[in-house]
Amino acid sequence: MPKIVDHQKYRNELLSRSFEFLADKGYSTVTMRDLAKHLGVSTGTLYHYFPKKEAIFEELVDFQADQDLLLAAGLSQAGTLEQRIERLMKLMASEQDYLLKQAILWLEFARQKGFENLPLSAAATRSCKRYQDFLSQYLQIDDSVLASFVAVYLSGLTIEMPLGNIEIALKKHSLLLASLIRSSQSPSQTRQTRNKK
Amino acid sequence: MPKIVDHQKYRNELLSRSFEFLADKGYSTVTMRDLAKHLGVSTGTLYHYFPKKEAIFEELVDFQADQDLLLAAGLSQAGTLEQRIERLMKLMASEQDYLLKQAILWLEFARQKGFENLPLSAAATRSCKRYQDFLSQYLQIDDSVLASFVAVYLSGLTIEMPLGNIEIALKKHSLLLASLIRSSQSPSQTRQTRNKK
Amino acid sequence: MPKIVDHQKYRNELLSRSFEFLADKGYSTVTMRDLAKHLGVSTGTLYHYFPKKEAIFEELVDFQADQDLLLAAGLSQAGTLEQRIERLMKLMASEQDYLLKQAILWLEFARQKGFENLPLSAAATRSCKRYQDFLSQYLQIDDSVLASFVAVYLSGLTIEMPLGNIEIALKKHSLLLASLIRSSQSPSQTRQTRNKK
Amino acid sequence: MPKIVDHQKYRNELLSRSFEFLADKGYSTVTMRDLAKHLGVSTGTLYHYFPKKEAIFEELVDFQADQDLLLAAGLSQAGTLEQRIERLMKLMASEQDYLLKQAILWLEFARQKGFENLPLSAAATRSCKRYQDFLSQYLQIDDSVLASFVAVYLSGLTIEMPLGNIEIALKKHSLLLASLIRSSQSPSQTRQTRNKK
DNA sequence: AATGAATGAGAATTCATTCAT
DNA sequence: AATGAATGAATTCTCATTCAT
Repeated sequence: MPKIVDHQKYRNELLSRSFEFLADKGYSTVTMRDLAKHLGVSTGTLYHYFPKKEAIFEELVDFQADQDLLLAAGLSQAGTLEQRIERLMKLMASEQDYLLKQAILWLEFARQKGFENLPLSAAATRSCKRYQDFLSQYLQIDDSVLASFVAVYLSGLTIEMPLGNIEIALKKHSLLLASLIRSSQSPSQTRQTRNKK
Repeated sequence: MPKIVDHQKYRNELLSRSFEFLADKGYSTVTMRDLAKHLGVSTGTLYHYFPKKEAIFEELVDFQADQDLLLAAGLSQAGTLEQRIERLMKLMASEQDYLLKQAILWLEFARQKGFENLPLSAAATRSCKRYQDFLSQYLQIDDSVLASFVAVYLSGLTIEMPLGNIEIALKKHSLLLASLIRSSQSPSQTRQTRNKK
Repeated sequence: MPKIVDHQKYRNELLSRSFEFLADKGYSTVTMRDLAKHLGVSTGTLYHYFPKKEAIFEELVDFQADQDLLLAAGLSQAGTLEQRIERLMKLMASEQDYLLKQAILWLEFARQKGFENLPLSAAATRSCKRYQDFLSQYLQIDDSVLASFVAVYLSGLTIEMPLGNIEIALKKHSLLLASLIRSSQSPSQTRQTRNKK
Repeated sequence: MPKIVDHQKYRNELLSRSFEFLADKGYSTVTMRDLAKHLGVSTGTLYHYFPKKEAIFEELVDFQADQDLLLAAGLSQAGTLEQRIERLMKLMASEQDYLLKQAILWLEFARQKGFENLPLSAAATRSCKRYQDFLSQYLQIDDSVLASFVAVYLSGLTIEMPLGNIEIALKKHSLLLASLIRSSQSPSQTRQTRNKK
């Protein structure tokens, strides 16, 4: 293995490759030996880059928020509100396993940290903010209450889709959500939006 | 009467007392020694009733569904839709820590079983059904799509309330949800429903 | 291995058998695995009785003080002061390896605890007191300064004898020490002591 | 001039700067990484100059003897025997932490080498000799038994002062020691010695 | 000569589970 | 049925040492 290494770069690479593995198997299930083997390095090397198992975990939480937004950023802005909502939901559906694992990783982290110390990290809070900002902008919601409602619904979707205990008709749900947003926007603004189209 | 009855009885008692403890601390965090101490028995005795740690876990998942519905059953049916929704949300808010822990226990279980084998158990599926039935009846929703939408939203609420990353105005959310339900019930049907009472 | 065990008794037995081993090899050199193997138990069992390696160490320090006094208690009170001193020194000479190891164990402990937190334990302080009391009584010294002087000298002897860098003529040293004690006792008292014989 | 000179020079500088650090923290406590960081070099460089951790240790033991004598050499020869003894003890008291750490370093070394192979090194033996010579000269003791007695006492002082388990009245101890020396020098010899000067 | 990334054996400690009593 | 002592593999983390650059 080469000695000329950009420490940060390699660190990020390890992180990125850890993410998939940890999200897949679960933080507490994966041992540092497992992870090292998966990454193709020795445990010593792993610890050279991350002083504690927890350190990987913490950085992962930040890392995954970026991943999410990258995914979301790929969504086309075109079409009606209904179409954009459906597009978003379909993306979530196609990534449902990934998203659930991510959510669980998040919850495992929260548990480990102790729920008393919420919020977990500045980065986590920031990520959530960014996520909500994306939503508001993508769905053109300026009412914060409405935005938070949608966020809560999507959060539920992340959990319930893969577990499969609730039968979810994505298209119909997206129509419901759209109608809620439409009717809740202040009339004047709604009119403007409509006029634009 | 044979001793088997006592055996089952004691087993159930241990189970019931394990539930709170495990939900509180987390399945993987609690050691069998911890649990035994909490129950006031020896590890040997614990193993006498439950051959494996996993066995306790599995039975617990079924057990907790019952607990949930017991909680919900205590809600008064009186008042407007808005009031009933708010009442439900307030109950969830007051139990938010408990509910999150329960959700995590559930997810820990799902992870351990492997997400491929979903649904986890007949009992779990049945519980979810019962939960949705309760919702439909309590909120007088006859449209299954609407019911599932509400269920997804409440699922999200369970997660997001205690984590605190989204600022949730319970009252306003309940109004939003109520208006959605109101406007989605087909006018004729809504009228009929109202007239019937 | 039997299950009817007096926990404290067995604990003490393990402790006593650990002492020799640890004093011999050195606290930091001996691993818990080594120690467990030496004691003929599993590491799990060792930890069943002692929650941390440090716990063994701490109790050992107390344990060894008792051992010392047991040794000293065997000394005959007969004879002149010179004879008693020589007898004491000879005992120390015959046990010199043991005493050095013990001293090192002590110092290792002090180092580990950090020298800032001296004295290390109530038990340690008590042991030193008992040791000095024994000296005062055995050599009939009532002056505390004189007693502490003798104690310091003997402490040096413990270190220097086995290291062998200083050539020590035990008999001559004991005469020196005796003459010092004799001439330092207050005249009246000295006379009494002499008259008694 | 060949590079070998620079190599040796740098090596000695590293050694001298290691001394304080190791004596302070303890040989076994300090890792090579710690030491390298303290010295401001990489571990690779450290290993370039010292093939093994033990190598540093061995050379250090010799190094510290020189340090000690340097300290002692600074003492004024003026005054009575009592004054000189007290001066020496006060110096030891002011350096007690340093001296204890040094002693422990020594003992750690002895332990590691195995007590069977005593004396540890020619250099160590030589240092002790020099130390005793200094004592004899400084306190004007020509009797070797008396000198070794004083050496043993001071050795004990090194240990017991910082541990603080024995209450040591330095001034009174120095008077005791002086009176012992005075009375042990044969009268005629003592007179002669005085006259000579 | 100098660097610091890489190694992997080994340390302390934990814990589900077994089993003699 | 009940106990809790005993087990040992597995876990996280450390550290002297090597080696490619």
